[in-house]
Amino acid sequence: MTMQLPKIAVDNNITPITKRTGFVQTAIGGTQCRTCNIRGGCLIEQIKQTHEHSFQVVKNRKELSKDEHVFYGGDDTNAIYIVSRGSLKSYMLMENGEEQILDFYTAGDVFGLDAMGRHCHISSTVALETTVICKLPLHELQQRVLDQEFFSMISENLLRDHNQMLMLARKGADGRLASFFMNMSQRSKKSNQSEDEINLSMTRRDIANYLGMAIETVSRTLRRFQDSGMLEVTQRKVKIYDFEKLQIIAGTQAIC
Amino acid sequence: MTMQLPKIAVDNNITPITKRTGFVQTAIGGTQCRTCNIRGGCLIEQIKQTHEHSFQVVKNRKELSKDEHVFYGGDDTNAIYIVSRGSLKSYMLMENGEEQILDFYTAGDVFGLDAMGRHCHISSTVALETTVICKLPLHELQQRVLDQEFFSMISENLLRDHNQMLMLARKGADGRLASFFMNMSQRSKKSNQSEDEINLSMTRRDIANYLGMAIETVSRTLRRFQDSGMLEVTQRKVKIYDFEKLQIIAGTQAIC
DNA sequence: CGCGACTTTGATCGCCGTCAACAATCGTGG
DNA sequence: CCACGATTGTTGACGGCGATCAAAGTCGCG
Repeated sequence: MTMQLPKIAVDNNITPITKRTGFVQTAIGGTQCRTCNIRGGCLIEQIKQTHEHSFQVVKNRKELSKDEHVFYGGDDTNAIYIVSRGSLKSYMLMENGEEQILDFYTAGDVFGLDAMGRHCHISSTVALETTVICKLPLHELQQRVLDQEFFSMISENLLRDHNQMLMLARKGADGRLASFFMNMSQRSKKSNQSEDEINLSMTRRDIANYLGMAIETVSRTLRRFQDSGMLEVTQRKVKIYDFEKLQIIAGTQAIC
Repeated sequence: MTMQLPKIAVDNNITPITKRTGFVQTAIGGTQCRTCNIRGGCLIEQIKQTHEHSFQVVKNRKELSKDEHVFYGGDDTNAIYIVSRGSLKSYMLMENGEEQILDFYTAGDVFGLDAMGRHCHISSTVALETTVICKLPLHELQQRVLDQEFFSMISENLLRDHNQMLMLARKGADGRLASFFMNMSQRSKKSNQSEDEINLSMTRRDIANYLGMAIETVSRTLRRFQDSGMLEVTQRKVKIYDFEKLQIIAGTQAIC
């Protein structure tokens, strides 16, 4: 299905931040994110605040078109990435060419960590719509001491994965979709957007793949959800009416 | 099912390394692991080699009895752990009291990373047999620069999780069990043990839980595997005869 | 020896994957 | 703006995989 497209090194495409809007060179040579629309500021700003002085941590900033890859599985890597605007999906390719979607990312999310200790990425990541990302080179991180923000990034990624594993192992179709919507709602809220009106940037096929079920089952389950008055779906817009019921169907979600 | 047992802070129980065998105080105050039976030496030694001087990174070493917890979900944390001998399982507790097993750990594995950026653990970890672990306090790590070993730790954990997600989302009972045995075989090999004779330290219930299936299905699938001559199971000993067939049934495994 | 925990095996049933057909939507070019 | 095919989404019918219930067998341990 998804063929191995010709690989394009990200570095060749990313334009220097100074040539783009959204970043400002500070007096001491650091950079500051002015465009990320994330509650509490984006990770970069958090790092800056923590250390009380600026770092040249964000090397590049880039706008991706729909279906444009950040990296492919197998690509060399030397950076992690932060979403500024838009959304992406990361997936692993199987021998038979099928893909398994591992996660979706929206504004404020950090991705690409699974390649940090290796020579290459094990997953691919592609934009689902027009998307802006920041690139954070690892060699800069390596010069710095470990801080809380960095640890948080890692544990958040692990927590997400563990919730996904729990969901895949123990929940049926209803629970999976309900969990999915609860998640998307929280993420929407986190990005200073409505929590009861969600804009899905991915196809039903992607949702089904991510949740480990058939497209048809997604469709049918969605219909039953709508018929029960719990939510309404038009195209890729979801309007949630009954969070309580949705939460009950979703079941447990591990949050500390 | 699994009730929330009274929580016991690990720190209170761990005895100082100097009071135990297996560690040697070096001239400059660092410690060196002499007991870990891991190919290529354990993480601690790798860290030492990388930095060319010793660190007091391993604060404690402890022998756990079967069913003894390292930590519970919700516990405060300030460390990650490395398995020296034996095996453990980590799991999350759901509201209804059921547990979902996230991973099994054997000699050389690092666990507890999912709590690094948080104030507490989101999962619990318990010994499946008599087990020895090393405790690596985070505040010591925080004093140091990031190195390759640390990154490797993280990406290895993420890779494991992603493989598990792929498995749960796309494989049937046969594929899951075959993948499980292939994994256990590799881990056994990694610990300088036989790759075709595996010693399972977990119950069928744990295996079933981990793989997201019913105990009965595990039993039945095991029988079919045996009847086909692919492997032999007696108690908790598994003897693998046909790796090739097992690999085919297991299907894809994402390794870079 | 006997009790409890673990495991195996059988029978039944329901969820959900698959196949098939259709409807809606998007994108592109005339 | 419409026409057209391609992509995406919906709905129905059917069957199989695996969960569940039930019961017997095995192992471990006091």
